[in-house]
Amino acid sequence: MAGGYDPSQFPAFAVTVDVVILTMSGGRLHVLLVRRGVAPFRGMWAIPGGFKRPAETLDEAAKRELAEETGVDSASLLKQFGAYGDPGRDPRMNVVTVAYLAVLRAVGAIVAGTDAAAAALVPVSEALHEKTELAFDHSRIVRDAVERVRTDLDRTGIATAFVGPTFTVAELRAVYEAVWGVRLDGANFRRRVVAEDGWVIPTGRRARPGSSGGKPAELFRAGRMWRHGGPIRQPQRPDKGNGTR
Amino acid sequence: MAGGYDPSQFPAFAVTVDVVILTMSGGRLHVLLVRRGVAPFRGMWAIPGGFKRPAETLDEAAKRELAEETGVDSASLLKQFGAYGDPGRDPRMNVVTVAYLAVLRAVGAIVAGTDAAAAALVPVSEALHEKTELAFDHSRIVRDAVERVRTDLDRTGIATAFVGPTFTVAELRAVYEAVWGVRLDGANFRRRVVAEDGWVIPTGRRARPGSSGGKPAELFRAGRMWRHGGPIRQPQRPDKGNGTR
DNA sequence: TCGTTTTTGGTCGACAAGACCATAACTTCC
DNA sequence: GGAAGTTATGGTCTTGTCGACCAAAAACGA
Repeated sequence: MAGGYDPSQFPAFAVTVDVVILTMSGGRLHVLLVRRGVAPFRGMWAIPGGFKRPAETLDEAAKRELAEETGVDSASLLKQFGAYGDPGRDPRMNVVTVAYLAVLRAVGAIVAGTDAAAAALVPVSEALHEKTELAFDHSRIVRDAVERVRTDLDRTGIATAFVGPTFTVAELRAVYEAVWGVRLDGANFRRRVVAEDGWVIPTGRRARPGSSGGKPAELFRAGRMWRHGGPIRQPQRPDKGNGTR
Repeated sequence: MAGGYDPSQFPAFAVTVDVVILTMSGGRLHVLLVRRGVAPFRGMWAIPGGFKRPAETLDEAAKRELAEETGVDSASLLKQFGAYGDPGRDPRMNVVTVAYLAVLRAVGAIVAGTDAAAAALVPVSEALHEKTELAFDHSRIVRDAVERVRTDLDRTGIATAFVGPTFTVAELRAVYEAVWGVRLDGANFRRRVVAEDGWVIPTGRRARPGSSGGKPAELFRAGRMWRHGGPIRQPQRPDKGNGTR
């Protein structure tokens, strides 16, 4: 950017914004995919996105795309996590895309957007499976998004974005267990979250037990502490070389 | 990206790559700035960067710019950390820039690049000071880069990029102290790093003491453990929002 | 009523982290 | 050449965290 330049002298790019929408369903992490209705990659699954407009910021473009595709209007849970510009990633022209991550509580009714032929929530394990091929380099983008959520879980309050405005401790624990792929002790988890004030605030109400019975769980709402990080740390950092005790 | 499109139908952007080059000097964190030789923002300090070419990836563009500006050819320590595309960030045209972070051991001879009038290592505390104004939105970009280094320090092995191929424990500790703005106990730090095998490997040699004397420190080289994270965890921040003083 | 399931609370031991002290090895200064 | 100063390095102790495991409580279905 230090050199003098003339707009017509430098290569033109199209800039798009793609959004990876993650949500929890049935104790598993899901990603929202749309089936492309037009070429290129027509008929293939892809993540929603669209072109950035000159008059809007990247964040605004992501927010607009999220609203257009899902009807959700919550900018707070949108986070930029990467830019992708490999040559040939779009067969028609030079396209650089900026990828955003959105974590939603519950995508009730998935409606296919104007451009998409269909939309569906797919478990990330399937979306990232070998045999599932996504349009463009979207497999890589989704993979990066999931990795980002994993690390953000203990650095930010992103966990509360997966659950509703009120939730049980077990619901919150399920988020950690699904994203990290671990099993956490229910008693220790509850102690950590409830012990210190500010993480969860009791509402006084209780949730209805599931079909299998059990004691109704207490309902909480998120406290202000989540702004400064999460209460749970990711267990067991990779201990290779575990030679001596 | 789901809609059909025609290249001529969508707004064209210029895509640039900017590199925040950080290094340690005199126990303080420094950033490499260049003085712009052309409009816009002529005469102001900025971070080095340039236009992405259609035939190269973003990473390759960053690597090329780094080499052009500093003569350093080490792609491993380049990391993308954000994209910036606010309207009007470049007064002449629509420009989206992808920002990279480079951590160098010691920028020996800073040579002004072809496009830059001058280049200098500036302490980040000065570069981010109120009265220092950088070109474009580079103040924000540098701020984000420093924040990224802070969090990466305990998550990746980026600390070893600040020091040379061989280093003393005190040098390594100085990196953590400068970036986090804290003081760490020398004995505890050493124990943590040396105790478990894989972090540092003794070379058998010893460093020359500084001008103020003292026992010569043992020289180490980085072990393989750094690939999986850092040995030191960021201490609980007692006061939040502490700038880069 | 009992049995099951889930939540919720308690205890205990292992271990990490930091404060602090002590000693060793080398410098410069007088 | 010795004294004083500076830095590296090792030791110990205390504190708090974290997880494993146990146990009780509260609902529901039969």
